[in-house]
Amino acid sequence: MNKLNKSFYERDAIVVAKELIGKYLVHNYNGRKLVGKIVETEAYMGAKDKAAHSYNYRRTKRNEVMYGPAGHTYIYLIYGMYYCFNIVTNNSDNPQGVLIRALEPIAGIEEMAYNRYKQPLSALKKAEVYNLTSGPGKLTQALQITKEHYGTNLLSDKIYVLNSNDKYEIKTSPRINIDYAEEAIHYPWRFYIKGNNFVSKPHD
DNA sequence: AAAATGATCAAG
DNA sequence: TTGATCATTTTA
Repeated sequence: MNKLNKSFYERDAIVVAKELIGKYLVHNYNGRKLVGKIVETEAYMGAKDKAAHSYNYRRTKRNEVMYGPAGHTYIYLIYGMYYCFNIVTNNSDNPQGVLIRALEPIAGIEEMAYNRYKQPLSALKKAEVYNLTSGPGKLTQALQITKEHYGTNLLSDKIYVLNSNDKYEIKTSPRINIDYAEEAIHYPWRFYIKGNNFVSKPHD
């Protein structure tokens, strides 16, 4: 399978978020490939979206990368503890992003078990296996994605997304934990694979 | 239900 | 300079 190219990312975050479902996120880490299937995303639509960090063209050191070319990472620390991994979409005039909310572990699972639990995969309970990558803060910990990867080009060999033509039944819901976003609270811009065990919150 | 935990941001 | 916030997770 090939990497998604730049034009894939140069579209509205809603379209990219939906189409990223079922694709494969790869982190080349210490010579190993940590790979997860993207099973849950959220679109942040930029200037007109009160939930977005770039609402009203708000531009700070943190979100600066959203004002650059599409297909780069936007990573930030949340709640002082966890990193959120986003992909910049559209173009400089439309600072949008897609939050990757959950993955299904595909390769490097042994490494993920260590990164999350400091234990071998065989020592994990079933619930702990489902807990490896089933949330935005969990997946960055499992794949060892941190602030040092801020602004990484997804056309590089460090972090990228592989295409897939597999089809899934995609469900839609409001986005998670954006209570501050007023009318945008209810916009149906969260996408996930129906019935997948690694989705952060199956319901809604 | 509530703690953990600290960079970031806008106000002053 | 400071105080509130926060696209979360874990534990209880």
